[in-house]
Amino acid sequence: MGRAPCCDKANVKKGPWSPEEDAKLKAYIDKYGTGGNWIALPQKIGLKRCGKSCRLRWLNYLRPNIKHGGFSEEEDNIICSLYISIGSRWSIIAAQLPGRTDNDIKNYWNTRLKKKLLGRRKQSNGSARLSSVNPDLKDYSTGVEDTLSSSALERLQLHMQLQSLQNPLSFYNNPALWPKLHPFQQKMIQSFQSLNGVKPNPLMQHNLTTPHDDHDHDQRKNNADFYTELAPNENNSTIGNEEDQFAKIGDNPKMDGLENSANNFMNMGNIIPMDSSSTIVSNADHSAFQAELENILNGEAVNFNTPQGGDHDQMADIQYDCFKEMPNVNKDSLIWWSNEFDAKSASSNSWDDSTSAALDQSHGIFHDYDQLGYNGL
DNA sequence: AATGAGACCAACCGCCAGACA
DNA sequence: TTGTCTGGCGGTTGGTCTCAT
Repeated sequence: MGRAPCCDKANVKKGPWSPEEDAKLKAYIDKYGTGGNWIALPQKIGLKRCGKSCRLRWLNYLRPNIKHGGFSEEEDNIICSLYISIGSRWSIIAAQLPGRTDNDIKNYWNTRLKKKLLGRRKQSNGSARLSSVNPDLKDYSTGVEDTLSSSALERLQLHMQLQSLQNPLSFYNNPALWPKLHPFQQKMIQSFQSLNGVKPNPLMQHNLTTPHDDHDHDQRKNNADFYTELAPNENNSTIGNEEDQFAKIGDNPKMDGLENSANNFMNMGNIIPMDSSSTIVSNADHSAFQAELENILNGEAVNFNTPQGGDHDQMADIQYDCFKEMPNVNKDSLIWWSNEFDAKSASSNSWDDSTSAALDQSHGIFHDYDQLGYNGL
């Protein structure tokens, strides 16, 4: 049994707001405020509108200091960086852009910015698919990913793509500046690249060791629930000391993980090319990768998932391979974890530490960007 | 000038979390 | 503890506009 509707749908007006309705709503809220109850508000002022509709109208158009259109390059940068970091959490992104609404930013991203980033529009005859790039993947080219967040993958791929296209002076081409990634993160990306027929990213050659400085130690402690998340059905007594397990697994294990990966990538780079005409695609592999990226951004997500059954479960094996070194992790728990991560990722709207960290990192990006003397994308 | 495709964007829908009884 | 209600959110829809043919 579904829940009761928030209003009598038969007696509410839908569609565009008239100037009279706007005036009524604005005048009332200016005078009395919302009264903390949007549902009751339309009756009070004699509007035949749903309370949620009134709220939306006020928040998106009528409240003071709302800006529409005319996004600046700086705003573009912030949106891009935050999208890469935290995904489609438009309200959080909007909070960083005074006067902008989540709806505006969402529309702007979907209709313009995404295309601007890629610098070209989807060709009518379709781009090269993953399966054509790498025939081994033809069995995985249907459906939508279940076990890995498409949003996280999209952001990872987007960032990798952007990094690959950027200026040689960037962090990306300076291994000394690269942050350390969790071995899983590196291996996952390696697997993805190899399946795409993409040359190993220089990043993947980077340090595979596990750092153990104080910060990492603290982080392991803060993430103390991660291990049981990895193997939720395991008897804890078989898991052993969490600290030891974390030491084996490595750092930044909490997944958040792909979010962390995206944040790491954020840290690595500092320039987001907004116009592909100013970028150079250095080899065919990148072209293929870019084509696949474009497919993903166009909603034709490559299946990066665990196909149902069969020994041809190549991708799942590769994914599982990433976890082999972790004790008490089996395929079932991996799949469980992936779904859990997705669920958490999807439902988390809070302004949490990871979000703040992402923001800090995005600021770092702009700082680096400025330091390198780039102005304008 | 007509028309069809694509772009844009305001608004709606349904889900979820938190507050509260 | 459970159920209900509301606010808030992201995804999606559909109307309108623009542009190419």
